[in-house]
Amino acid sequence: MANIIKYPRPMVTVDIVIFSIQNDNLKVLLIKRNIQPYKGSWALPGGFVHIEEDLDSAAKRELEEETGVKDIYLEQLYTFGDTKRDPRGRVITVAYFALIKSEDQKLDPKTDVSDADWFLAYKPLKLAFDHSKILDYALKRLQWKLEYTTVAFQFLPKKFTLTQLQKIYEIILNKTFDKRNFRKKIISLEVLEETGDITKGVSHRPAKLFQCKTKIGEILELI
Amino acid sequence: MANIIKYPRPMVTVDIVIFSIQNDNLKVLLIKRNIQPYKGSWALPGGFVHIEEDLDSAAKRELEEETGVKDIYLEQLYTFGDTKRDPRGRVITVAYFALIKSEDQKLDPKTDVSDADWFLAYKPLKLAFDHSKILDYALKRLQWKLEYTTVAFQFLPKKFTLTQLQKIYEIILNKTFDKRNFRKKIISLEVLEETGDITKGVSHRPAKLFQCKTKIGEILELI
DNA sequence: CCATGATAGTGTATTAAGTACAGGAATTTA
DNA sequence: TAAATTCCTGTACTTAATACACTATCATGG
Repeated sequence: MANIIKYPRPMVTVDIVIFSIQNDNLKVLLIKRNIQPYKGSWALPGGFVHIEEDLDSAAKRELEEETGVKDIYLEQLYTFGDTKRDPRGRVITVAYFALIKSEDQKLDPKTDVSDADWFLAYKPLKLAFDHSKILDYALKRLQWKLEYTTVAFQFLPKKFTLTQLQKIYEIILNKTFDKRNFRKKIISLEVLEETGDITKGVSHRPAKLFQCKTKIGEILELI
Repeated sequence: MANIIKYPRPMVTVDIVIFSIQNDNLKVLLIKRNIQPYKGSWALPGGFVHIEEDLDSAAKRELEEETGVKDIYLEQLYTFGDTKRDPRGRVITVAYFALIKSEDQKLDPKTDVSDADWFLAYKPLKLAFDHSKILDYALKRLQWKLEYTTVAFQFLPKKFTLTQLQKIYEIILNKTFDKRNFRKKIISLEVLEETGDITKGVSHRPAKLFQCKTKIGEILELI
């Protein structure tokens, strides 16, 4: 390990794949670039890591800048560092993925880019840089997380019904589940508890509202 | 996204957690630092990412420089980027982990550092920088991989016995398995095939030699 | 050449988990 | 009070996981 100063340094960014469920669809937040390169293209929100800023902090900051939301589920996804991924030069990006609750949807991104919008995550899109690849990777990770962890709660408000939860699974994994088996499975995980509350103002039998037993995070971070 | 040139740039390194099984122990390859900081401390092998070099290539290059082995299992682990992780300044490191075959053990690292050696991976060690944290992370990932993928073959030569394979699992997961159930499970995965060969020169009943059916990699990369 | 030592190799019964499947209960509205 | 709507639950069947013990094959040494 020779003198470290002599190496030309790459630029480092964070990009964030922000998922949400809206109108029974999995959506991803994209921004429209108003500068070159890829001016006019849609891209993942993100930006440069400040020199005095931890990576996670950078991701949190960018997320809050782009969407106004904080204190949500955010995890590092993968680092993409091919030499030719950015025409401006060597840019290594640490990708994160974030899940935001349906109730936070309205919070329109207040960002300095020209436009921002939610897109169907499963509809193939031409994105700037290698962002399509990053999105694909995030979708795989999301599906995997859903099958092997309890990350789905992140999409829902504090209190939710089992039918709402099942819907999340069905949307993301793109298949249906038998209601009885789904409930049996979820209950057997012993991560939920009844709140005693029920849904109000529905013109049918009201549903029980559940909530997560434990602080979210511990079960999820392991892999 | 303002003018990119104005940002001070961090340094970017790759560090590699190289595991191997030796004498029925899980070992990790460490190098002894002969420059400041942490002069005299043991650390993970690694080095700076060249400006015209993909991340994966950098990891492969460092691995080959340190151990002489190539064409082995190598995967990105996690990116560690806390501001204070390196006293020399802002250094973001992309950690990889690699599994090398027992038969390649002898290949002593021919590196430009003062010393290199294999250490018991499960024995807590004080390492330079945040390398203990990286090692812990790699151990978790390795254990997880073993349970949910077929990565264990990476530690073994092309042809191997089921007992050898079981031993790998027992060493890494630190528990024993019932021989019959283990074999039943492995066979049911349908990833192995008999070679027709058997072990030679053993003073007991010879064992059948198996090999992986498919090119390694596809099953493993998904998560 | 036969007895010993050492590891290889195999099967069955039990338990737990996953899957398939249908009808009654609670509420609002007309 | 009947209709519409969604909530809620249990049982039989299949598949996977676990617990457990003996015979087979080879090299070696007397």
